[in-house]
Amino acid sequence: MIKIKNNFDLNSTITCGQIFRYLKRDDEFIVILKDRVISLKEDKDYIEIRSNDENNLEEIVNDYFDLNRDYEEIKNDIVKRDSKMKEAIEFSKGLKMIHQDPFETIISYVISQNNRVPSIANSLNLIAKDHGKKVLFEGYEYYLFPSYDELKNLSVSDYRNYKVGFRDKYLYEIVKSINDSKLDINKIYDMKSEDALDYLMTFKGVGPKVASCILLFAYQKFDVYPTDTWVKKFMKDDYNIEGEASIRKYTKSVYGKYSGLAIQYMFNFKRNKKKI
DNA sequence: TGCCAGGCCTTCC
DNA sequence: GGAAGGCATGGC
Repeated sequence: MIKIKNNFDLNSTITCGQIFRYLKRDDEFIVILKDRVISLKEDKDYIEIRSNDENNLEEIVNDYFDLNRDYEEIKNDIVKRDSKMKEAIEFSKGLKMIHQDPFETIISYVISQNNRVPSIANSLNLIAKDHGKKVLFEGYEYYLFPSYDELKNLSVSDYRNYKVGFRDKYLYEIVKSINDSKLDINKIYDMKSEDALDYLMTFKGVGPKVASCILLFAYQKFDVYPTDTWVKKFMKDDYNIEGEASIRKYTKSVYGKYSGLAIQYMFNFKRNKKKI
């Protein structure tokens, strides 16, 4: 067990729609990372973290929850560029950008298109249960998300059985492309965002929104613009800006290198404000 | 029942 | 290069 300082908002970071494979059990969150399962529990001043594998746990947690980054600088920068963002950023105080595994992120966000969060999570869990490694942790069974190698023998109809609907052929092709080295997911780390977007979008089932989410959540490229239905609503209601092109132009010129984060704050604010 | 979901593809013009 | 329609599935 390790303790880290309670300097981020555990609940909103985990539940704001960045990740799909987590669960809440009593007062603890269970999150399934690439190679282990971790439990996080909030205390007064600390977050207690346990795992089935505690090797390098602190380092892994710092990386996953992006705890070494200076978010104050980012938030100040965004507010300086657009004072209207103040309320959204205040609301999202303590929100971190989770640093996810690229392969799982690609699969997750291809499934996410025109879909709902519970359904996305269901499909990912079905895939993991059949093909991922089983982990026993404190009396419960969990399944890690499989690697692309572990999915290489799946057919299109196998994916259909995991309730992904019309996205079955996209997943099949993408997994095949990675296994055939046509899609090099490691190369993307070193690419500029614009080039990485073009590269990802050459694969069917990956459009601007999905590609942006992949770059934002797996590759920590924060200068992307995942304009979805919520952001469109936000821009229309508060800025009177409509249309994908106009929104992109606005976010690019105003928010600059942190536009992806600005959008994430907008999204969190717009989507969750009504729940309070 | 009918509508829609953190879109994207295809088929038109 | 842009608009319109279709798309599996499940929840309300």
